[in-house]
Amino acid sequence: MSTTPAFKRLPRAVREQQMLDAAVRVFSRRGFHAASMDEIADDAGISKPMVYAYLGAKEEVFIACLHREGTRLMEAIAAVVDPDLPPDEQLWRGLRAFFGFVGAHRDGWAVLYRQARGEQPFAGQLAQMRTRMVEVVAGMLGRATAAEGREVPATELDVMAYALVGATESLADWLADHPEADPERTATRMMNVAWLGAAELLRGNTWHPSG
Amino acid sequence: MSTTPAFKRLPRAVREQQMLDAAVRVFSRRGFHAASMDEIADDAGISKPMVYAYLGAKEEVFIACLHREGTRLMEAIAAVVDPDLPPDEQLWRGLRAFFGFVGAHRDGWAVLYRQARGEQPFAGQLAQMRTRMVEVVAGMLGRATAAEGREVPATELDVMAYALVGATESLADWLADHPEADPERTATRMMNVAWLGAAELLRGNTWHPSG
Amino acid sequence: MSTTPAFKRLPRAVREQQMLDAAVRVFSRRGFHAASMDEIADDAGISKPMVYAYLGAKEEVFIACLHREGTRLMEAIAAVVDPDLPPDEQLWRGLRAFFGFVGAHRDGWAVLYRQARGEQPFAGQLAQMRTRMVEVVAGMLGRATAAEGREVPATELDVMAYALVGATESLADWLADHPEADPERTATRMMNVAWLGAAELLRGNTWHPSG
Amino acid sequence: MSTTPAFKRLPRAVREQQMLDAAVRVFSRRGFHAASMDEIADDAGISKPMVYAYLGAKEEVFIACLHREGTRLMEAIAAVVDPDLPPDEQLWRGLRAFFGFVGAHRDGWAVLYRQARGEQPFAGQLAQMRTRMVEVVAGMLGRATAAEGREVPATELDVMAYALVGATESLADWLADHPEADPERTATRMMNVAWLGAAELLRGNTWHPSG
DNA sequence: TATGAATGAGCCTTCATTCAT
DNA sequence: AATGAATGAAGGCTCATTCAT
Repeated sequence: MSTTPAFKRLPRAVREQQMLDAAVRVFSRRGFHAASMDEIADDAGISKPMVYAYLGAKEEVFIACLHREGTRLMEAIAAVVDPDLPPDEQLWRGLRAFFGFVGAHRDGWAVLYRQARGEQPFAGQLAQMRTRMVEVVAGMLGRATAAEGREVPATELDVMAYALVGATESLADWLADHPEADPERTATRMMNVAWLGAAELLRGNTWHPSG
Repeated sequence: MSTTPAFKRLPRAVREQQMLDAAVRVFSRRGFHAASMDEIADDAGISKPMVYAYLGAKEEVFIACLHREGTRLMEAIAAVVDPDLPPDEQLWRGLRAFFGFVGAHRDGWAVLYRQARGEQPFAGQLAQMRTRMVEVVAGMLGRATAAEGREVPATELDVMAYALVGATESLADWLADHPEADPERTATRMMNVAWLGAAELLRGNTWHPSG
Repeated sequence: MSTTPAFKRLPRAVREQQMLDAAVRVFSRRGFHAASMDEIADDAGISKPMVYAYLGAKEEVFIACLHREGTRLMEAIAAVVDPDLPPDEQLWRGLRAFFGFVGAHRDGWAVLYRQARGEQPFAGQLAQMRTRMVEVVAGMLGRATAAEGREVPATELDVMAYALVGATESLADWLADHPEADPERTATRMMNVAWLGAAELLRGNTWHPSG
Repeated sequence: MSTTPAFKRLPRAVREQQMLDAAVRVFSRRGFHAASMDEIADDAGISKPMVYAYLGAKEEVFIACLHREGTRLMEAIAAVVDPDLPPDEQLWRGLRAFFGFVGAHRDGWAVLYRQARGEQPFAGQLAQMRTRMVEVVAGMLGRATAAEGREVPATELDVMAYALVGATESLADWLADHPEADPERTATRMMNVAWLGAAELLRGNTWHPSG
């Protein structure tokens, strides 16, 4: 009556996090379809009905994973970006945070994100997350142009942001596939491509952090 | 009576193409997992065993789709890119061909490609196709720097190409999701981002085809 | 209301035996290939996934049947054979137990065994079971010769045992195919062939239980 | 018009034998169920419809194989057994011919026979073949007892013959599984078991060919 | 709260078999 | 005579999901 078998009857919030941890691991390891609810439950050390009770159906579990990891990523970025800084500094800090996060969670967000792209059930969720990122980037670009006294149509900014986000995702994939690669260097490369463009780079110019 | 000949007992080569057409449609419509061999066979107007006889198992069918569509895309690009042109002209032509193709085959390439990214069994195929593209882009960038008398490490060129390909794929996705969007304009936007970079764009400068 | 309790949600051990019972019936009725997992599940009164959950794939189910029935047979024999008895008595008791078992389980062991002989996937299992029987018989023969002060190479004993086991199996088949036949008489016949040989039998001599 | 492409338009009888050769090979290699009509046709170097035209459905093909190989075996035995010889000599010659044949056609009769035992569709065919063998053996035993002025009920002779045939089949299996074993020695062992019985053998007596 | 037991539904895959040429 | 093309039918297996305890 006092040996307290470890990890029993934990509060709901804790259990949910444990399940999500397990789900992220399994989805990353197997992919959405190959992952089974059985394996997730096993990995979490509880029974399947508990997963359903706490997180719902499989798609919902995946969305919850995506949401949690995406939020963490956004928070990591938001923590370092200051709207008052010059745009290149903002971009640089954002990219560094982004690649740092992806590099530190190689089994997390980037892999889930990659899964989600292919599956229609997640199109909505995905679009929403991407929109959040695009908005951040587009907002930054918008403020930068406004500061120069110019104005660019929102659509143009969006498309541009879209391309930047795409390039970044692509390098995140690359980073996830190259365990030996350095997140910081990857961020620098991305920054060069994004900020200077191919023309400048080919001319031999590169971008450097001002600090 | 004369234009549309008999429907049955066609030679293998013809049936194979019909099957691939159907498979591309169904995979695009449903996604790889939700697609069923039954639906593919139905859509092709033949019975399931024929699909297995000619194209093999489901994964092989998908790979065959990927291969055919990927080859068509590469050919469309190769047909317009001339290594003797200036690099920006090469890039521009390539992008225009790329987005033109994706716009014209909205149900084909973009969706297949998007599917393939998430599924581990296709990682190899995908990597191979992407490598082909990256090599093309990196090769072009390499010739351009060489023409300027400079030299850039191959790795740097690869990563840069990777980012460009990623941005392009991202916009291709965007294009596939926006039926009203114009491929040509999308190509222009991508060209601006890629060639000039954010800094120039924010300064109000844009790139224009020389012709 | 009391003898036959609820029919659903039985503990695993019980359900497993029910499934094995059904599987033995179905395999005997149809043969390994013609038997379907559906029919086994139906016959057991549960759904197919339960069969997979508890017993595994079709081959595994068959092996489990073989194992259970084979073990029961060996136990039936072991229960009546006493190594201290004279060899003919041992052989006689063993044969009687054997044919008694086969006669009482006409849908069981003999049929499974017959199935197993033809199918390559079961060669291993089969060989193992036959080895157990051959060892028992060869061991008995070995002790008998040793008791007479003689010694016979192990290989010779094995081949002899092999022939005896083969003859016995053959008569077991015959018994399984002749529902009207008497197991006890069959055992006697086998005993005569095995112990006396054709020469003695043709001379009109027969073997009789000493008791 | 004169290069006569090898092996075309052969007379039916020849083609049939080629098909049966192929069928025996494939059935032996794969077993009845795992063998496919495709593989048989391929192995015979002709198209599948020809197999159906000449030999009929799969079961019929197997039966034809069984029949041809069984007949060859019976002929090999009949060629050396002379009803006027003493019974042990007859048995010995028969066994020697039997094991010689099985040893020389390790992929032929014994394997087919083993397949056939498990499958119900062949029960009739099988019974018929076994009956032919049992009749031969029982007939021999009958003549032998008659020569001694004794009479044994037909059923008894049949069962005895059944046991002998079973033992022989069992050793044929053993021989088919032991490529290094010598058919002649196997025949001798079988002869000892069958003719002398265990009692004599354990006493150290053995049977030897009279010649 | 927590779980072992149970299932409906569906998909991939494979053949034996037959037409139409 | 000979074959490439085509299919009906069926079976193994898996999994997300839910009761009943």
